[in-house]
Parts: sequence; C-alpha cells; structure tokens
Amino acid sequence: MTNYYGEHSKVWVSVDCIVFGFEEDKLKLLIGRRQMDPGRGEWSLYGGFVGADESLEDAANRVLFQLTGLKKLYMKQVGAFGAIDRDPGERVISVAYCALINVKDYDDKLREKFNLEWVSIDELPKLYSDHNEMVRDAIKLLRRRIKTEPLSFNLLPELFTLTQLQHVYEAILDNEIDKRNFRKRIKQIAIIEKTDLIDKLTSKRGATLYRFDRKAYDEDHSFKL
Amino acid sequence: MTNYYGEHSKVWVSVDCIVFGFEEDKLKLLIGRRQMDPGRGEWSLYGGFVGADESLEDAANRVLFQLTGLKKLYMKQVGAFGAIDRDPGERVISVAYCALINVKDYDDKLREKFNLEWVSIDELPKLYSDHNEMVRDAIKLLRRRIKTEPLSFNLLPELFTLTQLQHVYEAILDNEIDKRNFRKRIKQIAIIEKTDLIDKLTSKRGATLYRFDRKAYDEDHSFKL
DNA sequence: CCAAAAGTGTTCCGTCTACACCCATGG
DNA sequence: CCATGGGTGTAGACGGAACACTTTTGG
Repeated sequence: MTNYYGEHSKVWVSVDCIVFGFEEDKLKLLIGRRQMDPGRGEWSLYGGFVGADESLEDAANRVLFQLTGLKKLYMKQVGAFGAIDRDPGERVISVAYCALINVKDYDDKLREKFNLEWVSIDELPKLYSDHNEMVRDAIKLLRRRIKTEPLSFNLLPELFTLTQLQHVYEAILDNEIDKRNFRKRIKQIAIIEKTDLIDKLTSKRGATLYRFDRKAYDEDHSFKL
Repeated sequence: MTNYYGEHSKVWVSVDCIVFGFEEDKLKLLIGRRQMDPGRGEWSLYGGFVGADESLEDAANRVLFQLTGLKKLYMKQVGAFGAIDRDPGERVISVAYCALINVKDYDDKLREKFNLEWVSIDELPKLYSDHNEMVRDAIKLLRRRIKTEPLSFNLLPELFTLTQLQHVYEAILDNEIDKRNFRKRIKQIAIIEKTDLIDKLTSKRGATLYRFDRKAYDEDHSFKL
C-alpha cells in the first residue's frame, strides 16, 4: 500500500454513547463509573476506541451492543469533540453518538456488570472530560428532532398509552403540554394506531394502548408535532 | 508521559471546509481541483490534516485562513465522516466544517493560487470521496439555522439592500418569498438598522442600505424568520 | 362512595399568506 | 417617456393556545 499521508500525525479516535431512556416520567441517561485510567472512578459516558477496520457508526453500534445487548437502536451522531486536552491522558478525538432505548428492553444484568445507573437528566453529576457538553448537545439535538421525527416511540414499549407518550414529549421538551391539544394533534397525524387492548396498570378505569404505525409513517413522512 | 491507550490503533483525522458564498443571487460553494494523490485533479472541498497540537476548530480555522485569508469567519461543525473506505488512499476520518463568507471580502489571488472556483450549489459536480454528502449535510444545517440565527449577514457586505437580503434567504431555502411579507417580518425584528445611504448600482431609483445591528441582536436573541 | 386517571370540543387570538399598485430615476 | 427595480397595506385562512367537565372503576 502506498503511504500517502505518512508525514501527518495520527490520533486516537473514540466514540462516546449517550444512551437515553424514559422511566418514572423522566428522561434518563445511562452513565457509569469509569473503569480505566485516567479518570478511574469518575462518572462517565460509556465509550470505546474506533478500530482500524470499523467505521464510526460500526464502533458506536459495537459499544452500544456491549452496553445494552441491543442492536438496531435509534442512533444519531451528535458531533466530534476535539479540544487538545479534552482527555486528561492523551490526545483523543471523540465522536459522540446519542441513542434512544426502551428501558424495559434493557437487560439489568448488563447494568450491574458495567456498574451503570439511570440518572435523570436534571440530576446529572459532573462527568468525565467533556461528557457534560456532549450530553447538552445531544439534548439539543433531541429537542429539535422530536418535532419532526417519530423519535419518541424508541423510548416506549411497543404498546403505550397516550398519557405515556405525552409524558415523553414533556420530559424531552421540559414543559407541560395540554392534554386535549396533544391528543388532538396526535390523532390528526395518522402514524399511531389504536389497539383494542387496555392498560389497567396506571389507572382504575384503564387506558387504551396504541402502537406506532411504521407503515403509515413510511408512506407519509410529513410530520409535525 | 504514561501511555494509557497504547493498545489501540490511531488514525488520521482531517477537516474539510465547506465554504459558502453568495453571488449573482445564488448560493455558491468554493471548490477546487485536488492537488495531491490519491484523487489528484478531482473536484474537491479544501481540507487538511489535524495536527497533534491543534484542536479540530483550530485546524478548521487554519485551513480556512489559508484558503480565504480571513479569520473569525462564521463557522459550524457539520459532522464527522468515518466510513472505512471513504478516502481512496488510506483510512482517514474527516470532520466537516461549514463557513459563510462575503465574496467581496475574498481575495481573488488566493482563488487563483489554489485554483478554486465558485460553483452554484445546484450545479455541483461529483466531488472527491464523500464530499457531496458533506455538502448536503451542510446545506441542511444552513436551512435549519437560518430560521433562528442571523447567518445571512455573513454572506453579505456590511451594507446591503433588503432585496439582497431577501435573495440570500431565497437562495438558501430554495423558494420564493413574497417581498411585502419579507419586509414586514424584517421590520418587526429590530436587528437590522436602516442607514441613510442609497445604493444606486442595482436600480435607477436607488435602494436604501441597511446594516446588521449586532448590539440589538445581542440584547434580544429571540429571532424567527 | 370517592379518589385517580382517561377521555373529549369549542372559542379566541395571533400569525402566515395571498395579493396589486404607485414611486423615483437613468437612459 | 418608459423600463426597471424600490417600496408599501389589508383581508382572509389557518393553526396554536387556553380552557372544564364527565366517565370508569378499584379499593
């Protein structure tokens, strides 16, 4: 192989994963105690180095799979972070990825194995390196995208009630939404499908369960909430 | 220095700059013929490798300065591109940055030196590697941001007419805007300042020149167009 | 029987859109 | 004097926000 770029220096590149979940009507983040030096023991996102033979997306998916046991997660790049001294050990450029998972699908054994915690985004501790910045940017990205993309379903089980769905929007956007207006809008957009199942866990009367209608969404991408 | 991450492999990281300008009522991109192997002679964005002792932003600013002779440009990260074979020569991860410049400030000698051309974004040729993707993402970013940030002034001289400003919006958003509605909205938002100067280059009657009122903007960031 | 969550429509107001004519001037 | 771009206001449509009461049922 010809050595084209030999005179330039190489750097380590890592990916860091911002894993969001939804629990107790709050948007939560999966973080853990860093298990390596430097920074051992600090709260941190979970990450990994990008291998010579894997793309950035592959690396992010690999890390997410290790972490959650799940493939095909909703995942989006947040951005590259490249300050010289962002990592206290060596020069490392990191690309942040944000993923949404349904906490119910998540294997709690993995949580224990990696010593992870679900932490509410408004109670986040100081994280390792520039990870707080990454989280901030990821939240901005979510807030923008949730208005035009059906992100919210990734945070919920397949079947969910309209109240749960509304709580997801409220948690991400951090404001209250009027119940009637919310339901009106949801019903105008034909991308959620009513089932004849009733959820009786959260109320005595019971609430109708809905599911995301991916087919309808694929046919009509125009979507505003 | 302790070698923390020695077992992992390093990669080359570059920055690629997407430089937008506005000329002849069109949004244009500064591209050139690649002057190195691999891909010598192909149309390409202008880029450079990230040095061991510079941040990603520094690298992007350095490349932009080389290219335009200008500092303190409006610049935003578009994202990291990391497919394994994206560069035909070696494994290189690239971070794309998008910049806006006023073509009038631009030194044409530099254009000749680097053999660059201003090409209208709807006449873009096939570019080297994944540069067309980068440009697509950059345009998406512009379209989103121009609605809430005063980007447009970066593409214009300090003094400009309302018609010019409108043409910038039309070029970026790729649709026509009603003149009266546009001017009504602009005047509601007090971030542009009328001068008593008249531009007589584009019309016989002459058009009032305006300037961006940065102070007013800094005081009131709420802004929608 | 009562507490607790589900479910349902209407009115108002502000914003966006569509639309056409006069003005000033250089050539 | 006329062609060219500059400049101005209004009416109707539409979408978002505010708002309160009835229903069901488990305990």
